[in-house]
Amino acid sequence: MVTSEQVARRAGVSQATVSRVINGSKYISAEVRERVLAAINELGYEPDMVARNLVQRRSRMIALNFFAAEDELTFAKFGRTSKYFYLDVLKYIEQEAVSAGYDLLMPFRPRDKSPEGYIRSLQTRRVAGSIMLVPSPQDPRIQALLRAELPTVFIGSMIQGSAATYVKSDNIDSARQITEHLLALGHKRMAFLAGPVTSLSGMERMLGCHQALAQAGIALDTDLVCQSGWEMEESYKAASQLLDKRHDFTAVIAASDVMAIGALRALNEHGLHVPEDISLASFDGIDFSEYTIPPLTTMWQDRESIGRGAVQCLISMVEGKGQEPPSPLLVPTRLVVRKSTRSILP
Amino acid sequence: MVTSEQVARRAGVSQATVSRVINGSKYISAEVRERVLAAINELGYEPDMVARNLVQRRSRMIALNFFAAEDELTFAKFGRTSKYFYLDVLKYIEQEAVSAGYDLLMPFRPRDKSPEGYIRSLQTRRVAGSIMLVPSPQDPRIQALLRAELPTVFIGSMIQGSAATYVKSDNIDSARQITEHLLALGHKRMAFLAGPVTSLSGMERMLGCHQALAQAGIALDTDLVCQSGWEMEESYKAASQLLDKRHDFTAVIAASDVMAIGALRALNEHGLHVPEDISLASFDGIDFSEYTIPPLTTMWQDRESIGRGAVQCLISMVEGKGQEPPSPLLVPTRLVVRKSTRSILP
DNA sequence: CTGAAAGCGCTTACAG
DNA sequence: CTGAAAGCGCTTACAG
Repeated sequence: MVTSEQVARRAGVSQATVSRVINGSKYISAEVRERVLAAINELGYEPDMVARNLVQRRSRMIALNFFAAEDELTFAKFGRTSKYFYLDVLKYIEQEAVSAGYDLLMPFRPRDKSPEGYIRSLQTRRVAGSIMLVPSPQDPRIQALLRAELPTVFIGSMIQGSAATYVKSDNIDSARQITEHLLALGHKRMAFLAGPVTSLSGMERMLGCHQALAQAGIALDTDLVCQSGWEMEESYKAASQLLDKRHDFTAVIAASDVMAIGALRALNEHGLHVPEDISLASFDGIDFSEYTIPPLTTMWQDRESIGRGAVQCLISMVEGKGQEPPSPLLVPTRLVVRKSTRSILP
Repeated sequence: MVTSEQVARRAGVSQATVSRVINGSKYISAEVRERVLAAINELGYEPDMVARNLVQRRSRMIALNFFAAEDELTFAKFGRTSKYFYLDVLKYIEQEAVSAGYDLLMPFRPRDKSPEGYIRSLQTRRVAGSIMLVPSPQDPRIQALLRAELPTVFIGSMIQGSAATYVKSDNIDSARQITEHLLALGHKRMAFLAGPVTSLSGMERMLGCHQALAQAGIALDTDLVCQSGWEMEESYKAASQLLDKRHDFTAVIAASDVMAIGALRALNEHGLHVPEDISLASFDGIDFSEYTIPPLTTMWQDRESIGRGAVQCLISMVEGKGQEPPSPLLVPTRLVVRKSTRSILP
């Protein structure tokens, strides 16, 4: 590999000057810059990132993590149907990171399993900052991260610190909108396939539904609220159990599209047609939601704003050192009406 | 951050000795090792990866790439329905990499856009090797990669080199199996939703079907072979067009589950029921294939063997330097019979 | 505006 | 078995 020393020799300047040209220092005469640039091109020089990171004490890598339970890896999570939504977010994270000149690093198993060990493993890799996808708030690594003041953006979690902020969808408003949509279609008795109680977005969505119903003067029948995990299979089971007992409701709101797909199967097996017998609505707007039979009415989440926003927040913390972290980003959602909900007004 | 010098001072030894203990050299007395280990624990020392990479001239990072068209990023691809299958592969890649002590690096935009620039960007990051997911064979970066002899494993592509090998499913056998399954159920007139002609796995699957039919003495009706892209929407359109013209067949084989989901929607819109009117089978075995209505009969691909195999091949090249690259891995698939195919025998 | 020198935190021959 | 020294390829004060 070509080194800066070789470039320097060829251009007849010092290594320091090559470095200045590469890093766009303005204290360089046009003539010298020209010569150095020519040498760089002729030799096909590319600065060694590792050496640069060592001396600059910081790399241009952003660590990406997606943990809840310990020891879980990042991609292991994406394989799950319940995390399918985050792929799109990741896509925009990547785009934004790359165009800002940052790489993405997927973690690694630290030799030391303690929260501090995790932080150190990030530090020894000199990551510029990290983006955490829907961490559970009680994860001990979060506190360690905040304490170490490693710049971090949390997605889907409301955690802040002196070098940390968060980005998430406005779930409460989102749930209000979908409930109002159903109310407008004449639905009064609704069942809920809610996410786990430990989940922030699950609870926010439930809350939003609650608020919209309350405003319409309708009380929520707690018997019609089923707690379920985020996986397709879990919601399938939860919906099946509910349907075994009763189906005296005209609509179901599922906490995610994936959960709705599970519910759809359960409804089908109980001989119930959507939307003729029961309306079904959900959240996220993943690709598959358009290809179910019938296509799902859903609250679309703005992955692009979430993903790009997270990277922008992070970079502003990394590069604008010493300042306050940017304020949290609350991203609006959008109602997409398809075939799974219908009016039951006379 | 704690440095090896501090550890050395505390343990009353030289930096070199600390390094030897960390790297498990055997020329160390038990007594000294003990003292150094104690100092490491007391100080919470973790060696600086960047400094280590600089002197060792190689990092423990594996670059992951998933490119076809230029300028496409890795996650941008995963967001597509057609790539959903690879998430599971990635999950095992990650597991295997992490347990071998390697990190995963997602690329980056090289400043120099030429194929050589791409390689240099890998080299300046000191990546140990790279894993390429289904690259299109004509991508110029592939040749550059082979020329540079950067250890590489190609997944889903048959590319070999002095430091490169590949891992893929046995698609031809897979297609033979699914066709024989349909033949055994009495189906003789089958339609095919084939992948793009430019796709290796698409063509292999078509070929396998061809072979199985030929063996049964059945000629393939070229009018019943529809070329389509891998996306759900593309196969939906292709299937719709076919169905507009005719439906004098009893079964459809789609080149992937995602394509089958698109076809299912088209069949549904044409008032055709699966499997009563038409049987439907496909490839991959993604999670969603179990939740369509009806659940799909599919050729399940062994993501674990593919993912872990790829990493093992790569690491054996990286660490066992100078030897021949490991021979390619052809991974068998498995028929999973569900509700979308049925017997039409009298 | 430019160069000589020090230094980032390790590992690795080279001696002993 | 252990240490002193050199060096990995850059960047960054410090002079000039």
